[in-house]
Amino acid sequence: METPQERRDRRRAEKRQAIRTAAVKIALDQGLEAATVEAISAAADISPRTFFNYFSVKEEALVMEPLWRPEEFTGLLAARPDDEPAFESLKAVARILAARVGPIWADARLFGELRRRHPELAAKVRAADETKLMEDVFAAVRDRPGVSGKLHARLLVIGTFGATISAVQEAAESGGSVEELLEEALTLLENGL
Amino acid sequence: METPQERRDRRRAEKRQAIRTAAVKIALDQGLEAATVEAISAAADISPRTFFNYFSVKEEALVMEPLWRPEEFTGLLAARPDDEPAFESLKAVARILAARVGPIWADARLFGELRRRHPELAAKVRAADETKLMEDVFAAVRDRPGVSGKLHARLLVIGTFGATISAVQEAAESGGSVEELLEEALTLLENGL
DNA sequence: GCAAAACTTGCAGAGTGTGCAAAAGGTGCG
DNA sequence: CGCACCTTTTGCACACTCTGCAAGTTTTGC
Repeated sequence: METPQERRDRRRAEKRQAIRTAAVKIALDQGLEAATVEAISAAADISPRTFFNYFSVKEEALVMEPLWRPEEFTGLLAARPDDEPAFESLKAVARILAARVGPIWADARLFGELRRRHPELAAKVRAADETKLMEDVFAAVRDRPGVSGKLHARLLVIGTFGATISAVQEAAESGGSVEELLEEALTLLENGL
Repeated sequence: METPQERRDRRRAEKRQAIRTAAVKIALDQGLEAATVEAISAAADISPRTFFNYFSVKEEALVMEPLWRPEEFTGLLAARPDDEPAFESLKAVARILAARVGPIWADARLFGELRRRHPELAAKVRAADETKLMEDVFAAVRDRPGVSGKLHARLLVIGTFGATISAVQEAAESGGSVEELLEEALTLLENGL
C-alpha cells in the first residue's frame, strides 16, 4: 500500500523529472538561450510560477539531481567511528557516494551533452551551498585522528571531493567503472601525486 | 611619462576599486540585501548603467580581484619547458600565483569578513569560467611527462588549485606566510595525504 | 579649437525570482 | 454524496539584474 503522503511525494518527483526533461530537451534542441522559464513551463504544461515551486533556481532544472546533499555529507561523515583516521572516513564516504551513480547512470548520460556544452550550469547551481559545505566538512575533519592541521584537513577534503568528481567524470567519458576509477584516484592521493 | 592609454587604464582601475569599496562597505554595514546595483551606484556616484561597464556581474564588485585569469593560467603553464614533469610545472605556476597575494594583501583582509559571511559570492562570480578553465588545464597537463592518464591529470590540477587556494585561505585566517603554507601543502600532495 | 575616440548615461525591455491571496484539486469522513 | 480540511497551482504585482541602443559628455590628438 501507499500512504497519501508517499503518493504525493512520488507524484512530485515525477513532475520534477518531467519538467527537467522538457527543459533539457529545449536547451539541446534550440540552445540554452531558448530555455527560458516561460518556454520550459509551457512545454511542461505548468505555469511559470509553478516552475519555481519545483526548482528554486532555473539552472537546477538543467542539471542532474546531485549525488549528495550538503547536510547529508556531514551526516555520513559523522556516522563513521570517531577514532577512524580522517582519510579512511573520507574514503568510505566517497565510496558510498560513488556507488549512487549506478542507479541514475542513464540520467547522467542524458545530461552529459548539455553539460559538455555549458559547463557553467552545474557550477552555478551549486555555488550557493558548496562553499559552505566545504567549510563544515573541514571543521568535521579537523578533529579526527591523522590530521596534522587545518591545511591538511583542507587538502584531504578537496582531494577526496576531487577524486570522487574526477572518477565520475572520467567514467562518463571513457566508459570505465566508477568504483575502480575512484580507487585508483584515492590511491594516487594516498601515495602522492 | 604616461601614455594616454596607460592613464585611462589607471583611472579605470581606480574607479573600479572605488566602486568595489563602496559596494563592500554597503554590504558589510547594511547587509548583502542592501547592496543592490542601484545603491552601490549611488554610493559610488555613477549611474546604474555605468556599473555594468565596470562589472559584468554584480557579485564581481563584492569579491577580490581574482589572483589569476583563466587564459593566463594556461599561458603560464605553456611557458614551462616541455619536458618538465607535470607536477613540477604546476607547482611552479602555483608559486607564481601565490606570490601575487602579497601586493593585494590589504585588499584580501578587507574582503575577508564579507567572504566569511557570504561564501557563495566568490563561487557565483567564478562559476562562469572556472569549469572551462579546468578542462583546458587538464588537456594541457595530460601531455606532459610524469602523467599516467587523464585521471592523474585531473587530480594533479585539482590538487594544485586546491593547495593554492587552501594556502591563501589559511594564511588569511591564521596569519601565516602564504609561501610557506603553499610549500607545506604541495609537499603533502607530493608525498601522499 | 576641433574632430575623432572613449566613456557615461537614460531608456526600454527581457528575464529571473518572491510574496501573497485566490482558485483548484485531493482526502477523509459522516 | 456533500462538506470541511489540506495541499498545490496559479495570477498578479513587484523588485531586481543585465543588455542593446542611441544620445550626450569628456578626453585626446593634432
